[in-house]
Amino acid sequence: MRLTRAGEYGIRCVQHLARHGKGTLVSRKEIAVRTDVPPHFLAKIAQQLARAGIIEIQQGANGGYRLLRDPSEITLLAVIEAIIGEISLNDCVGRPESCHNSPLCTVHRVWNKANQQLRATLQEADFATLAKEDPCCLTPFPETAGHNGPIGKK
Amino acid sequence: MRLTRAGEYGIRCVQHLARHGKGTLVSRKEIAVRTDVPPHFLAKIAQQLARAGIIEIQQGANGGYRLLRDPSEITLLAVIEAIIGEISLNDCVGRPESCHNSPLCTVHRVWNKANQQLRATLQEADFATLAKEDPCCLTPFPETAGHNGPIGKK
DNA sequence: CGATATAAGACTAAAAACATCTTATATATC
DNA sequence: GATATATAAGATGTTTTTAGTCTTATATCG
Repeated sequence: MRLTRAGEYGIRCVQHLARHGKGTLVSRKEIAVRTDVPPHFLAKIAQQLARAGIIEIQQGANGGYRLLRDPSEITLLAVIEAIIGEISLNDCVGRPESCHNSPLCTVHRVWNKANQQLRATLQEADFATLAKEDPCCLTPFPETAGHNGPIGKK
Repeated sequence: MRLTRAGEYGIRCVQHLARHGKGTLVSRKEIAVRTDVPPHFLAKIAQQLARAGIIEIQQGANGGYRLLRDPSEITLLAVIEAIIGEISLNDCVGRPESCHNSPLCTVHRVWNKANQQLRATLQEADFATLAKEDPCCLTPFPETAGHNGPIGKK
């Protein structure tokens, strides 16, 4: 009952892009290095984010990823569900024979409530707010302070 | 991000015992058959429930399990966490270097909120209430209607 | 065109979940 | 007390999911 690594990586990726703002192209390599995600794994995650309409992928030399929406319009829920699918805490709790197709089952109802709450909480959190309030992730970037990071590299 | 089978089985087990009431001895076999749980798997789950003080195990011939507490005092949360450990939706979301030990991270805070909500919701649900409200799991038992079920068997 | 970057999905490895099996121990009944 | 029966406890095996890598293809810049 935990978020998968892929889900966490997706959040890191969008978080990083959000700091650059909507529309800014950031190389996969930079994101991978800065967020500590295996590059090839990031590629797969990025494809899912792209399919969900959250980012756009630019191929070719000097390619990379860019946010399609403003960080304020991207929620934690959207990012997570783009990657792991719709959150579902329980398949069906209760005896299959009696409850499998019955949303009337009380245990089932508790899970549904919990599930809705969880999704609501994650939907309330957008990346603009997350970045604004966050005291621990606001390290400045190389390009604002000169150019010596892994971006140019050569 | 789903409840494990073991967790679900634990709920079924307690649910079944709850219908018999606190203190009533029910054989593992009956529970396994009636809740559609593999007997050996149930044994393992029962041991965890016993360690958590929810049920008591009686060994030997005509042994079985019995509830130690009144169903009204047993919550979904207690049963689930007895089996899968304390619910933790995220280990730590955010970059490990910057946020791993920082509960200040906003993303982290969202997860903590979601986690608390989830646990609270599951804690509100006790098995007496669950059974009372439940229209789909209230089939009568053999021993109230005579004796022909798998209990005696011979 | 060639260098470089990502696309897409096949493939592998590791971990977790799920389930069973074996040996030991406890208890009721005879 | 011996025997049959039921669970204890954990070793073992299987399957599924997660995590990560690799390869071939494609797109873009210079």
